[in-house]
Amino acid sequence: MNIVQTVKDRLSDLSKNEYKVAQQVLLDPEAIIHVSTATLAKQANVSEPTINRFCRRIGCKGYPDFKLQLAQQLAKGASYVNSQIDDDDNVSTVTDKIFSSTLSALANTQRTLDHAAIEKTISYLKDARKISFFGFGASASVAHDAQNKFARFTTPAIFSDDVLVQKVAALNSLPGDVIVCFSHTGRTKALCEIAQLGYDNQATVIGITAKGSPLAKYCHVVVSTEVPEDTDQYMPMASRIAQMVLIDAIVAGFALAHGEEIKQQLARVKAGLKDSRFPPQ
Amino acid sequence: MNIVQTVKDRLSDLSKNEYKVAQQVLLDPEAIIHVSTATLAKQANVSEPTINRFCRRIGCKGYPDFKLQLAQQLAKGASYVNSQIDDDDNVSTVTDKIFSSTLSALANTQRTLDHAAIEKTISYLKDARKISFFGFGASASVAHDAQNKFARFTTPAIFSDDVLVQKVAALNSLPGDVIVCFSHTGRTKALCEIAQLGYDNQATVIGITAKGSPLAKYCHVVVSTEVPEDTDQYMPMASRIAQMVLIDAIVAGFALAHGEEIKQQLARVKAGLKDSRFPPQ
DNA sequence: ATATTAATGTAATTAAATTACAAAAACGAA
DNA sequence: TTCGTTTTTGTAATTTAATTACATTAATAT
Repeated sequence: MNIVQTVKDRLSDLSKNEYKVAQQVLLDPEAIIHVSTATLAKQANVSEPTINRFCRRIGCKGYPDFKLQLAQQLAKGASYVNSQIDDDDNVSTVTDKIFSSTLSALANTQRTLDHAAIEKTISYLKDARKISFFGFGASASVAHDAQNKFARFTTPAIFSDDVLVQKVAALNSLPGDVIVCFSHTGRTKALCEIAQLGYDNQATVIGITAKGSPLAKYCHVVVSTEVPEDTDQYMPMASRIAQMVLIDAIVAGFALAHGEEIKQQLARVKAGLKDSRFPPQ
Repeated sequence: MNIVQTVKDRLSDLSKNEYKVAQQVLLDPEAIIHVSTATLAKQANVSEPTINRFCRRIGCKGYPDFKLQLAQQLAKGASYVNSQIDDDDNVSTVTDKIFSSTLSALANTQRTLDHAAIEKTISYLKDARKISFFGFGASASVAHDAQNKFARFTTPAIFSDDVLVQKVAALNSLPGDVIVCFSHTGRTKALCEIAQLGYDNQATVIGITAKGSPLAKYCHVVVSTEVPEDTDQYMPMASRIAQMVLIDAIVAGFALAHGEEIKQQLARVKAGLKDSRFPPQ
C-alpha cells in the first residue's frame, strides 16, 4: 500500500482530529517512522488512541504496521535521486546523473498515475475506428513510437511530422475516431490547435498532458505523468520517457481488453517480420 | 545500512546464540519485519534479550530500529522486479508491472554501461561534420528522438522513415560523417545494410546495439544497453527506453564537450520557441 | 586448576500500543 | 429548536513488546 497516497485519497473520510494526524504525517513522513504514538499525538495535538484510530481508518493494523508500511514506501521512493549536471562532470558522472534522474521521474510517475483515467483511455482506444497520434518537439518521437506500437493491431494508427498532414488528420477525425495528443506542459500552440480541430469535430481527444493546461480544455480525458521538469540546460525532458512507458501500459491494457484475438494478430506480425532479421546465433 | 549484508559480514563476530538469530534473519528476512522479539526468540530457540543483543551487536539501537532498517532495505530491493503480464490482470496491475519492469531494465543498464565506449562515441560526435540516425521498428522513434535532440545543435542531424532516403543518407556519408544505428539485437537486415554502406564509405559508424551482433561488425564503436528482453507477448521492449536515456547522456556529454558556446546555442533555440507556447499561468 | 571475561536466561521494569468506558460533540429527524 | 441517536474523543486501564538487571553458566586465559 502507498501510505502517503492513501492518506491523501482519504482525507475526506477522516474525522476532525484524524485529519490533524494526517496533516502531521504529510508534513514530514520521514520523521514519523521514528516516533512513538505519544510523540505523534503531542505533535498533532490529539490523544494517543486517536493515532491508533487514524491508522485503522486508513487500513493498517495499528501504528507499528502503519510505520512499517510508510517506511517501506519511503524507501522505495528514496532509491532514485534528482541531480544537476555540473560543467566539470565527467562522462560517467553525467551518465549516472541522467539515469538516476530518469529513474526518479519514472518512479514518481508510477506512484501518482490516475488509474481511472488510464482505464477510460483504454476504453476509448478499444472502440476507436481510427487513432491519430500527435506530438511536437520532444514529444514527437513519443507520438511516433505510439503509432508504431498500435501499427501491430488492426485499428488504423496515424502519425506524421508534416504539419499540414497533421491538420488534415485532425480535420478528418469524426465521432468514433480518437486523437491522442502528447505534451508535457500542454502549452504548445500548434498542438492545442490540432486538439481543438478534433474536439470541434466530435472526435474523442485524449491528452497525455498536464491537467488544467490549455490543451486539457480540448480533451475528453487527461492522463498526466506528473514529472517535475528540471529547467537545467543540460537535463533532458524525463517526461517524454514517462509518456513512453505510459503508452506501453496503455498498449498492454488495449491488448488485454481485446482478448484472445490479439495474440494471433501479434503472432502473425512477429512471424511476418522474421525474415527481416538475421537468425540468432 | 544494508542490514542483510551487515549480518552476513559480521557472522564471525557473533556469539553462538546470536549466530542462531542471524540464521533466522537470513532465512526469511521478509517475515522477520512483522514479528515480535518473543516470536523471533522462539523461532531461533534463544531468549528475548538475545534478540536485543544481536541487534545492538550489528549496530542497531534495538529491535524496532533493526526491523525498520531491514524493512527499508527490503523495500529498496523490491523496486527492481521483472514481471509477466497475466490475462486476468487489471489496468492498475498491468501499469504497475510495466513501470516496475522498465525501472528494472533502466537500473540494470545504468549498472552495466561501458563508459569508455560512451566517451568514444561522444568524441566521434563532437567532431562530426554531419550525423545521420537510423532505426527500424521499436528503435525508429529512438532515432527520431536522437535527431530531435541534436537538432538543437549546429551539427546537421538527419533522420527519415523513408527507406530510400535512408539509403541515400548512408551512401552520402563520407569520412568525417557519423552514422548512428539503433537496434537492440543488431540483427535487423535493413539496418545492417545501412551500416555497411556507411562503413564501406569510410564514414564513422556508431552502434547502439548488442556486442558481437551482425550490426556490430560494421561499427567503429558499440554501446550496448544490456537489457534482457522479455519474450512475453504483452511486455514492451524496455531496451528502446534504455536507448533513449543513453542518448540523453550522450547528448549531455556532447554539450559539455563543446563548452560555453553550446549554452548560447541552446538558449537561442529556447528563446526562439517561446512564442510557440502559451505562457505558464 | 583457578581467575577472569563473556554469554545467557529468568525476572523485573519500562515503554509503547491498544482497549474500555464515559463524556462530549455532531448529526439527523420531528 | 429540541431531542434522540450516532460518532468522536480522551482519560484511565490494560496488554503487549522491548529492554534492563542480576545471577548463573560457559568459555577463555594464565
